[in-house]
Amino acid sequence: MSAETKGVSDLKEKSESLVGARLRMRRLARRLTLQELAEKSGLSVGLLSQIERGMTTPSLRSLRQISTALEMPLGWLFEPAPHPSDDLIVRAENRRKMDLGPGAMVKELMSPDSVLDIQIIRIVIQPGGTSGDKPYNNPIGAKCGTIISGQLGLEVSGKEYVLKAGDSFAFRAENMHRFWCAGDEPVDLIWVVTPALY
Amino acid sequence: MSAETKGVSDLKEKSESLVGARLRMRRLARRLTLQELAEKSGLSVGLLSQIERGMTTPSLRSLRQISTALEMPLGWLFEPAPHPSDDLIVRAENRRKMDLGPGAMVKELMSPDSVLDIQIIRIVIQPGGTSGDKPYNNPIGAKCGTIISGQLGLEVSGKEYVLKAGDSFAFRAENMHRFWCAGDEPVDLIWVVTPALY
DNA sequence: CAAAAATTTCACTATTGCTAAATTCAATGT
DNA sequence: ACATTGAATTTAGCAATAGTGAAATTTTTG
Repeated sequence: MSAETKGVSDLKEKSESLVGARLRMRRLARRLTLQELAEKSGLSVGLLSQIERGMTTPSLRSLRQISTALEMPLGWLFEPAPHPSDDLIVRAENRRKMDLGPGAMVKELMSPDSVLDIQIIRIVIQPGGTSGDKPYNNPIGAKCGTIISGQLGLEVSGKEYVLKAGDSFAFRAENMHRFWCAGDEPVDLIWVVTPALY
Repeated sequence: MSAETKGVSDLKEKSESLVGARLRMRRLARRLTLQELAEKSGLSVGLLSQIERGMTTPSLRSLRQISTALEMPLGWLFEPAPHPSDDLIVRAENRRKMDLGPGAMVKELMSPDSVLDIQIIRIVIQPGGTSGDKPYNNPIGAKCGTIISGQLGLEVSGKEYVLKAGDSFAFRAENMHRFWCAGDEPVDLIWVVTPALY
């Protein structure tokens, strides 16, 4: 319990200094001085300095003012820290076949396990195959993809589309959606999700 | 100015109540009472109630405690609200050619503008073409892709890989990376980034 | 090197996050 | 219908610190 508490505490501290460091990175990327950011955000120079160096923790109100001034979504501040990449390649013959929900659809996971932010999947749907009769969604994130061959039917928020080879799509995952093979030959597509779902 | 200030103020208030509402949603989804969450998070029942109803704004410290207790990444609280999708399809003939940095590379944007979380790009690199001699990175996010034809050279965090048709990759964008055509014929690939960069 | 610009430090106060207890509300059992 | 229990909300108040503005220090520029 005590060791566990200690671990959590360490984690917190790292996360906090990351927010400040990211804010500074973003500010410097935009070539702003603290004074300029202070003017844009309506906060004081001293506070911004202290926040960036992790000396104080900004309220959400202040944080919003800063991220608005930096033209940056607030969520970017809370992304996981970068770590060295390994096992980032999946060879064609090493793809993992995924559990098949509806029949007439083959899904292969093309992503390594080590990356949690994005995932790439190869899907082949036989004629008549579909993700299901009912649209579904995911709580957060986004999806996109492109058609390699064949025709895909796609429904998003009640609107239906037919896509052919070379067409592409992107939508937020909260929107209700479903998809199916829209031709009389199999459709082969690349389907990408963020964050990783599988 | 006055009307503009007012608009910003309204936006802030909406965002704040969204955080609380999302926390409640998440808590109910996990079938926790306020008391149980209080115990898990080490915060008081009264505070949690007030946060969920937007009566008070939690410090980042408290917010971290709550999100840890709810087993939820902090960033989820700051996602944009879902909105109806429109213009989510890009037809093959409507792709936009992108500004070409290095020579011998063609990039086409396959994503609609309306989705900011993910972006899909078709890249064709002629033999000898490269993203540049120096690895680069992006402050946040992730990238993935797959090879349609040809061979791609990819360097991530100092490690080099050669990928052929059907192979795929994924890595966090903070890692230094560069890529090039690794064969004597053009390489054709799908490149996906989250969040959107272009 | 001097001056200007940028950042950090400092002392202090206004603000409110947060608590514990009281109250209210909702559900259940007799 | 009433009593009890559990869950959520409200209340009063204080300890902590977010945030300020000015001074000091550091860095950059010419």
